[in-house]
Amino acid sequence: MTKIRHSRLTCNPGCSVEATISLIDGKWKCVILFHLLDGTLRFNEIRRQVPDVTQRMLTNQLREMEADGLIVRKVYPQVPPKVEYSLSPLGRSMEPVLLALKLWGDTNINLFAQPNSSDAIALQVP
Amino acid sequence: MTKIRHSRLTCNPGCSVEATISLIDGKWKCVILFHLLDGTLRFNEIRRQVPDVTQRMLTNQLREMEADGLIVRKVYPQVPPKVEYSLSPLGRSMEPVLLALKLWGDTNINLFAQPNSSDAIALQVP
DNA sequence: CGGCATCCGCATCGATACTG
DNA sequence: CAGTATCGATGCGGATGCCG
Repeated sequence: MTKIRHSRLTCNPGCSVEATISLIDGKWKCVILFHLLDGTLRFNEIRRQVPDVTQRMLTNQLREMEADGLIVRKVYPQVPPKVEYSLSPLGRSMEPVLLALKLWGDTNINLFAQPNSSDAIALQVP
Repeated sequence: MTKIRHSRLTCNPGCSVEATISLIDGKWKCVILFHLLDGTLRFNEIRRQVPDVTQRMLTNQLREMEADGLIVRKVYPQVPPKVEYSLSPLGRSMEPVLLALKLWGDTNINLFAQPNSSDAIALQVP
């Protein structure tokens, strides 16, 4: 998604599907959400978990999901700064969706992976 | 996709999630897939079901999903042309994912819809 | 540490016109 | 009917630098 951002929710069936997608599209959101399923993370912790995301994009995605009510951003007024991100109840309610996505990916990813799929299937949990 | 397009499947957990998302992101794909759950559709039938999609975008999204193996494009060599789109077995296997997305949307969409949610919840099936 | 501000290239997408 | 082709504007997203 990349970019619907609550455009117009008055579309036809698939509307709610589209609305849901709009919340988790954006290249990194679902990955971030997935990591947050395991618990609260700090900014740079997320960066380490998602190596290919730039700082700017990570900030953007986090802010959007915060605005969408999916995650909670807690700032500790101290030096050096400390900011923790965690799932809101709404974000936590996305767990079935994320798991459905992961399940599908796990069972079908080998159809796309060209490497000699011996270890390509091994999905490590951090 | 918005744009991952099978970039690199060697990322961390959420990898398969990301890969799955990359197949159905792109503003219209999930909506199209959702409509195709009900059966085969012709090009302009899809256009009518998804009013806001431009011809160009519809073609692009359909071509990408065809390349991803999610849908089947059947051309009837006749005049005027007739092209039918339907779900491949792989696309059909996305049904649980799509339903999970719709279920979440149906139960949470009212949190975002600002209209006096009396009829906003009514989801019509074409 | 966890940002924000700026510059800027480049992909995306809409609009329009044309075709088999 | 179901596209392809081309143009042009929008804005995403990377790189860099600065800040509290």
